[in-house]
Amino acid sequence: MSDVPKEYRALMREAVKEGGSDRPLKRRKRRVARQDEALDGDGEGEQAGTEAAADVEAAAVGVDADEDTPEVDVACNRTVEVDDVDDESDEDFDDDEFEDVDLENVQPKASSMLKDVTIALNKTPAEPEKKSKRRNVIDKHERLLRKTIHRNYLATMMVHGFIRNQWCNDEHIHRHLRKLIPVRMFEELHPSSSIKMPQMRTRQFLDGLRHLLQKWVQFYKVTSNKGLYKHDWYDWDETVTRTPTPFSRFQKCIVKGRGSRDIGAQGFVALLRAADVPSRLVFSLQPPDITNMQIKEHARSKDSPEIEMKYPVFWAEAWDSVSKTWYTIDPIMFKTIENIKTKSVLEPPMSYPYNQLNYVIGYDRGGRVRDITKRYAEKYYARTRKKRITKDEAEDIWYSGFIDALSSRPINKADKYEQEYFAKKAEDEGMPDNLQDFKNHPFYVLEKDLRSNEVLHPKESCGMLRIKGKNESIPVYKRACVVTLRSPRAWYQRGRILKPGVPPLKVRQKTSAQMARNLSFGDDDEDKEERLYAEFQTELYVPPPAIDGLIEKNAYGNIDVFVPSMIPKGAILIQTPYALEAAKQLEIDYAPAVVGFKFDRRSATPRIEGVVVGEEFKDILPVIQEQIKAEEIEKERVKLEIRALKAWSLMLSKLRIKRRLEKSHGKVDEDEP
DNA sequence: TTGACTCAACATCCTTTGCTACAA
DNA sequence: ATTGTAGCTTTGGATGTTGAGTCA
Repeated sequence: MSDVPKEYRALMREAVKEGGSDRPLKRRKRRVARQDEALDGDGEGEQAGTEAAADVEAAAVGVDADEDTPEVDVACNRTVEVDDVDDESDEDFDDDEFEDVDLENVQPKASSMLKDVTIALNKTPAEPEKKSKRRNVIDKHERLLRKTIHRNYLATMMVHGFIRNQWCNDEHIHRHLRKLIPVRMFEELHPSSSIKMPQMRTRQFLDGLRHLLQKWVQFYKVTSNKGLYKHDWYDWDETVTRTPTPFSRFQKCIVKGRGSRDIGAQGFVALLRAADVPSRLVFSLQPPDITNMQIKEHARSKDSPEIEMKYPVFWAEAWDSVSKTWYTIDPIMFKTIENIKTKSVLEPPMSYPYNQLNYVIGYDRGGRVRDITKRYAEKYYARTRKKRITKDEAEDIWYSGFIDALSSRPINKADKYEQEYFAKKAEDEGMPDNLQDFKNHPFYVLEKDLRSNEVLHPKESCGMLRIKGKNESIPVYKRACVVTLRSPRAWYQRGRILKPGVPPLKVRQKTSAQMARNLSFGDDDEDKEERLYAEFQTELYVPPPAIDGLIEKNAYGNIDVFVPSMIPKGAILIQTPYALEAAKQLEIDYAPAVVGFKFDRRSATPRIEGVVVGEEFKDILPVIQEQIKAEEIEKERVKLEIRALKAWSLMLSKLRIKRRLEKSHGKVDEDEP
């Protein structure tokens, strides 16, 4: 298990968690199982959790075994097994992968929802006008489920690509493919350093690539239309059973030059490697769209089993060390070589349903794995970014962690050049040309999209946007100029106070709730405005230091410790269960620490956790705590003993009464009335 | 075809120091 | 008795996000 990358384990853990504590599931069951739940508590839930855990563990063991096979030679076993683990991973001969796994979960729910909708729409003409628009959006649980499916898809497909990439390194395949490479072509691909002009060397390299591509186009015939493509959320086909592609079959396809599109692309990568050209296998993952929240039935699967694919999912990249450039080669669909500056022919339009370019992964010969979506997405920052699960920061950590775990070698020089390339491309992407794309754009903002607690400072526009369909232009600002504002109270909550005399950057009306609070406290209702300040207008709050163990308390006899910096100098915060008791017993000066608030009910209640005491008590307090704890335990024990004795006493007196009754009135048979 | 709007229905964020009744 | 605490009830209003639909 320890060999499993930790990101993978995190994934499993999450799966377990979701299985175990899965509120969604429980809630769905509720109507049926409510009484049960009430009766036997969370027993049901626990059981489900254990089952899920067992499943995941089994899966983990499987992967583990795979991971144990270290070398490429053994790769065949390994990969086949991983394919088996995916279970649905039909590979290139079929299409979709693990989606079937979740089918059972998704399908019923989806269809049941759908029924609701159709009833509302079809029943009577009166219906639509009654509730006008029923919202066609999935609920929270479905959203969570889709996220999990999406994440799992990414993980499985990344591993799939990883394995295929290793297969492309196979020496046996290379031996066969080398026969396709004449000496002249090999020389073109490795320009001699005697050529002085670097451009000439690059040109020669590109000629070599072109010839190699032609060779492959001649050699490899696509005999199967099957391949990976993007599915809709409801677009599953349960009936198809898939068999994994074993390495032997893969090998045969490439050596014979016949097979699916995807294997064709992989074969070309193998050819590049046979020719000793540094190259990547590139895989554009096609998970179902996580931003699609619609409730909708099978959009197309039944009607159109034969899908005409217009864009590749696998292709190749070759590294030219002279120009420090990755060249993109699509040997199957477009049969092109590209040096991508802003736009690639391989990126499908947003409206194309079967292929969306949101996650492009590159695998090089040495096993490095990189997310290279930025090269291929023309509007990466304006659009693609928002389609990716990584827009959520926590997910991004998982995602890059997963890639790092797959990637066996550290960053090299070529990666550095690529980083520069990405930075340049980000610049070249420039400003969006429409209002929508400015929403949540990482580099640019429009004034209308500012949050109510945000302000531009300094307010210097960096360009103008012409609004489409209107003869009007509005200023565009850099996202970097946006500052977040907070009330003095909110800053205090973060351990900061206003610098003296700073003016508010924004003044807004207090909400009616805030007003009501003011009135109920009898404050002046003149103060209807809330003044907001930026972080640079505040400074760190330094509480009065503790002198001789004396702690300064607030009006409630507590001390606010929202962040560690709010602990006074010369004092410490002790956050253990018996700290308060211990401080009381020691008869020293202490202050219960308010670390936050609870908003369970109408009013907020302080969350008091631990005490602040002078640091001279640092060592003595734990001793007292231990003592108190021991006393508590003893008290508990005594209580229990008393209860037991009482129970004994009760039973004994019952027995005595029974015996007396039997003595004076004879035995009673309790079964007879 | 595209995008700028508007609308409606939720989801999510921000809130930032009790009250009452009754048992012991 | 006076004190301690169980139990209450799961805020709510403003803002943000989503998809449908309309228009140019």
